[in-house]
Amino acid sequence: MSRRPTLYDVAERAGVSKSLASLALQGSPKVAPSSRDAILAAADELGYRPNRTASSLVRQRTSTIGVHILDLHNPVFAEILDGVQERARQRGYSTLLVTGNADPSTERTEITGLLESRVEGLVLIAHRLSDADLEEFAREVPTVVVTWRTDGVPGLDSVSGDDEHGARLAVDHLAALGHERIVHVTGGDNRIARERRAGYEQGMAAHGLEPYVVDGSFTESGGYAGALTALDAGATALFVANDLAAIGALAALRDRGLRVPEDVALVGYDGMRLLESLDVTTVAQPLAEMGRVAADLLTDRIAQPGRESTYRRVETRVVARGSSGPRRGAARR
Amino acid sequence: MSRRPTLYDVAERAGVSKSLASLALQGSPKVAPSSRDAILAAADELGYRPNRTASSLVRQRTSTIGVHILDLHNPVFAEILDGVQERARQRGYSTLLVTGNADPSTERTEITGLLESRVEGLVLIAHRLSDADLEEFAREVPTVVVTWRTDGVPGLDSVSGDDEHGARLAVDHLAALGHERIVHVTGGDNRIARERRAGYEQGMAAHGLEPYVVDGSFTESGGYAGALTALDAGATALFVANDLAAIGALAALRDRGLRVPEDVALVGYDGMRLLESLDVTTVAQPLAEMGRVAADLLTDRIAQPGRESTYRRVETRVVARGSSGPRRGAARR
DNA sequence: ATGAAAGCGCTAACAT
DNA sequence: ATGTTAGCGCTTTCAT
Repeated sequence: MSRRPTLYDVAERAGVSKSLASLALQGSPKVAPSSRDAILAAADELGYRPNRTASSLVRQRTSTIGVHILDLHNPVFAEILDGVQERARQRGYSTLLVTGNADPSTERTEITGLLESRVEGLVLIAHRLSDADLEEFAREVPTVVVTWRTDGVPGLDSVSGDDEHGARLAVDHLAALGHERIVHVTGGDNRIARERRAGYEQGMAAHGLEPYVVDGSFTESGGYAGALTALDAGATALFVANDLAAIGALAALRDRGLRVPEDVALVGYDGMRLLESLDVTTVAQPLAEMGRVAADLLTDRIAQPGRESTYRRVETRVVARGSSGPRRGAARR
Repeated sequence: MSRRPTLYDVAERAGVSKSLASLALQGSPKVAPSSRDAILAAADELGYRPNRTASSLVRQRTSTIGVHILDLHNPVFAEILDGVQERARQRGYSTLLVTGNADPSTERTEITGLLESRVEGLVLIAHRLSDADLEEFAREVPTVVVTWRTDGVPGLDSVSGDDEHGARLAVDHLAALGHERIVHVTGGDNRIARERRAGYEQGMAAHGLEPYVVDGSFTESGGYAGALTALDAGATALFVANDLAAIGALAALRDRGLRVPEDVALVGYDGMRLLESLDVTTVAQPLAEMGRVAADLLTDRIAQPGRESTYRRVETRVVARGSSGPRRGAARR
């Protein structure tokens, strides 16, 4: 089996020069129709496939943006990615997708690979990078962080909802239903989890309620374990730090033989589609929209690298479903 | 802002030739320690980042495999991907990940892009490509299809479970519990869905039961709608074509006020982790293992392109959980 | 409308 | 141990 045909092979077969073949394949109007046809036919017959590496090298651009996803197993990130890809494609960029599986060192390696591939920009759909690493990357290439605010770093934009506010909304919602013993299952020790926790605490204080926080994580098992602890503490309502963990909490409630919402109410956070089927209330963010905004910010910054660092906030709201209801024994209207 | 430093800049700063700098950065032992240090220091000071496009071009290889995922929203595929990436990394390949969002034409475009980027192999974690397209791709580059069998196409390997057999196991399981009115909610009109349906029909026949099939799809909404129809037909047990649809079916059961498994039993297919939390019985496939096998097959074929087309089958088994139990009114042991 | 020539950033013989 | 040289496949002036 012979090696792949190159542009030269196409040109030769069509009886023209490399340069003309290149022009023709790019659809240039200054190629005579007869040559154009000959070139296209030759390319087709040879099964010619342009070599992007060669083209990128000489063009000095790749028309590609790199996307890092924290965790492919969380459907939330897939929903954000939809928005990124849709908009990137519209703007003429293809995307290179990597994941670090929530491990900082793998993340670093993967993103470094993206940079070596000369992506023109970076979208980080959550990450665990150190500030130093993040700033280093942002210095090299336009970067936007999705899911939290990163103000003031040159070359870096961000999009997110207001997690503190969202958590307060969750508390408001449960308090309005008459719940007092609202326990928060945290998402562990990371930036977003801390903000959601802070919002929870503010919300409880605003309602004159005693906050009660138990450790969890952004995974099903974290939600499961946290929920058990919360139940032992006498919770009538659970506010779980994210939707995945809320699914774990649901399992804990089931295993304890508790009904939702009659015995215990449950609220998650993120707004992933799956929770609709499970009829679980959640603090929803416009996920695909966040992705679109991220891609817009990025392509704008690529076009205008000096632009000052911007942050875009998206709206967050409670989507009330069957899992949240009045506390047991409360008067029904 | 100046342009990115090149190897030439590094060499100049270290006072050596490009070639030596190249050797040093590749960790060659034939570089004097003193020059090595100077070169590494220069690279570091300049923030040098090797240009993969240039390197791939001259090396005539990219050490990259392309991975196509049918649908990022189905966690099943993410679990397969884990296995692919783990093994690919071990074997010295990085991965380029794309998705066509289950749209054949987007798929074609994305995979074409992969080929233009000169990936050395292709893993298709499910796809909707025509046979012609698939064979065209496989002719150009070693390819392995995950989730179904594609025998006899040169250059093409495959890994899957036995979907017919798996579906029979599901029927066996439900029949053993005493169910007779076992209704199958299909996964639509595609290869896998057809095999699972065929297995269901064989299983029902083997137990002397009347098969009853309703249309669905591989999505939550398909499962929801299909389940409603099935319930109208008097189902006491639902065998749903995949796990995502089974979650939809769960919602239908809840909306109808039916208890699981007391009123209706439910079995899904795929073995995604989430179903453990939901306590739903499923026909499980070893997903990460499938990914590992795929990566192994691919790297083997890259090393040995002439090897004949092979198919690897993985074990499929029923993971019984709370959603499947004796039919209503049946004697309890 | 077409071709010749230069060169993108890098690697790999081949010299020395 | 180090440098010189020749490309990899392509795009893009610049001539003609």
